[in-house]
Amino acid sequence: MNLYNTLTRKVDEIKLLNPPTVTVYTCGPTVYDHAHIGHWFTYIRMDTLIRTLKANGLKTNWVMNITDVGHLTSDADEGEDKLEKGAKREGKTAWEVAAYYTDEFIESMNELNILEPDHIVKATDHINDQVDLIKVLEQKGFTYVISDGVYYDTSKFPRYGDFAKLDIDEQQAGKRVELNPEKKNPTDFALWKLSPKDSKRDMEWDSPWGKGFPGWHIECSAMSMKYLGDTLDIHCGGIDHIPVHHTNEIAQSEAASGKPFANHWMHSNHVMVDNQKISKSLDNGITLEDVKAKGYTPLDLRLHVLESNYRSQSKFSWESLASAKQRLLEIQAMAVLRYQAKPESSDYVSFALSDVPKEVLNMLNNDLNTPSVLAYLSDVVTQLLTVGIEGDMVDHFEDMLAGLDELLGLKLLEIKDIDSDIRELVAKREEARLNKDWEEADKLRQALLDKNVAIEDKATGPQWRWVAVR
RNA sequence: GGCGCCUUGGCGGAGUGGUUACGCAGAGCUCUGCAAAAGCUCGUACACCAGUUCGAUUCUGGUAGGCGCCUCCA
Repeated sequence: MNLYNTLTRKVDEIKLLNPPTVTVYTCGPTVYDHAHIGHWFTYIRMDTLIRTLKANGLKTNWVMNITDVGHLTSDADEGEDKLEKGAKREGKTAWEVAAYYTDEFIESMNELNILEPDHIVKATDHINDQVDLIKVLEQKGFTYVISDGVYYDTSKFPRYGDFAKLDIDEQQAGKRVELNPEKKNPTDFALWKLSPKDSKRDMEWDSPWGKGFPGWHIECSAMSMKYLGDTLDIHCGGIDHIPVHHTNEIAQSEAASGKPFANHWMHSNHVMVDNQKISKSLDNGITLEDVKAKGYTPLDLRLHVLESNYRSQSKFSWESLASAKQRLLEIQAMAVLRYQAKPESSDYVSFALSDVPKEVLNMLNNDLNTPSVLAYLSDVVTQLLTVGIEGDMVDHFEDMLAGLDELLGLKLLEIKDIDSDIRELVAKREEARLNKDWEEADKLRQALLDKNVAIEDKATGPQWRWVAVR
């Protein structure tokens, strides 16, 4: 498959180190607050990547980290630890905060039908791995110690900043944030932060350098290399990670191993709300709970994400979410045709059912072109809703739905049939209609609508669909 | 100040050197007992100014506007 590679700045064919296995690492959440739709855009896109890789016959080994320690409120390694800050805010320990938001995150992943990563790894479970990696860097001369911790000396890594095309000398580091005067270079970052002498942290560990906690960047390098080896196939993350987090990961990992850290880098662009980025400081984060409270399902949001390309700066609005919901309802109306097979169809569709998932896969293989997938699907849906499904087509039709579900995660095959009561109402209405008892027929149609079922009278008989699918 | 990206019809959003993507919303029509979240049709979109070209929304240069990163952040 072809995928844009931040490393080369062009669409590359993905080359694997050990086919048919593909190793993927995704920078996961920092679990100190609710995830917002920006996170979900990113993780749904990662999920689409994984689904596409699997559909290509590859065996995925997917690692996602949970940052539950060490992520400071400033990437310049100043400020508070987010977990400790969250703990103060909520009157809990940092451990409790982390556990709460980790559980919530995983529950939301399930609701959004994001596949479960092969390994979900917590930073706090891998302190030793991180300490070991820092030791290696220390032995190789990439570190120095100052009063508040162990730092990586970026001047020792000549390629530092190449990945993000950073012109270090031109950066105005420190313009907006006070720099630690002990740091040798503005871009140097903490590998191990020492606990303050006058206070005890909820989370702290012993280390050769003293009691403290790991820097934010070291966890991804340590866990990635532990589970996936020195070099991995695809590293994913939000686009904001390019200049700092991923730049630092590369510096640490490649300095330690002497090998390329990742062959392919995929970055999800941001989603804008009211033409602005979602951020803590603007307090404009819409959560999955907010989405559900407005009457939308997690799958509505999922479809909305598929409507845009992961590389473009996308926009979120309630209006476009409503649009996505309508679009999904049409697709879902097609899916329940499998319960409504007819003796014969009035016409033919212009495609083979078995080709539909293949066609979708082709589009996904082209740099995850999900908008084109939906355009194509729209044609498929329209034709099938017009023509209907014949009895001997049901197996092929269900295979098609299964193929689409694997790729798009829309749970089309999980949509329930109407129960016997509703089926009876449908039959009664049709009977009344045939008897030209229009009043009764319309009454029954309304009764069905109250049960979220809409009826369309086709030449071949009534066809139902759900008007709200949970 | 430095670096990078973007600008498509009311909204979202693909794509292409010459031929209507697609969806939502809107308008008209059709089927229908009436309907339909059904079907069909429509709006004659590609920021602006130059250049290259037989021909540019698509390439090049510039202008304007927006956004992102260099704080937090997916």
